[in-house]
Amino acid sequence: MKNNIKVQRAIHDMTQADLADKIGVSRQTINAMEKNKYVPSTVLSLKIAKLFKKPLEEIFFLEDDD
Amino acid sequence: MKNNIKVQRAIHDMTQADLADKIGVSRQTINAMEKNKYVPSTVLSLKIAKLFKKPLEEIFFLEDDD
DNA sequence: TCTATATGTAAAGTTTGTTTTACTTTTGAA
DNA sequence: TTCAAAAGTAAAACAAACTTTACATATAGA
Repeated sequence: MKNNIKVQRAIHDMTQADLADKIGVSRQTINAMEKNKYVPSTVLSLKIAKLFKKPLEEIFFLEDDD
Repeated sequence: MKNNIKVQRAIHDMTQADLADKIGVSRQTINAMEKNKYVPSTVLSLKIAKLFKKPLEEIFFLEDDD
């Protein structure tokens, strides 16, 4: 799975720490997500999609090996 | 978080085991998701939404305590 | 009623998400 | 060039997802 959280942050001019605060996780969690270190929970991705006012599928994308 | 996987299964006339096979998890994982025993990963929920041809937000819903 | 299929549940174990702390590197503005 | 903020990274610890095995219950059709 991939995501474009970094782009969404840029659009909304938010730092990793800003985003982490808004959705209630640590900054490292945001950083790791952006670096594709792991797959977030559905609650987390729903919160991020809601915050950025985008359908979840426009931020998170399945890949062939998923 | 809640979900309506059971309804989607009914629409598509699939058993928990059918769904589990299609998305590559155990039947108990599907059962536990339907019973809200835990929050699935975003890969799982994306696969389910894709299978049922619905936007993820029409199958999985944030709740106030999320 | 008997049987097969579907669902619910539980415990133990493995894997993976997430936090915390802490340090390094990058970037940009003064 | 210097300083502060932002981003990258890593290790240890903990929490939660997910699997496997196994058994119980429900349901519907023969």
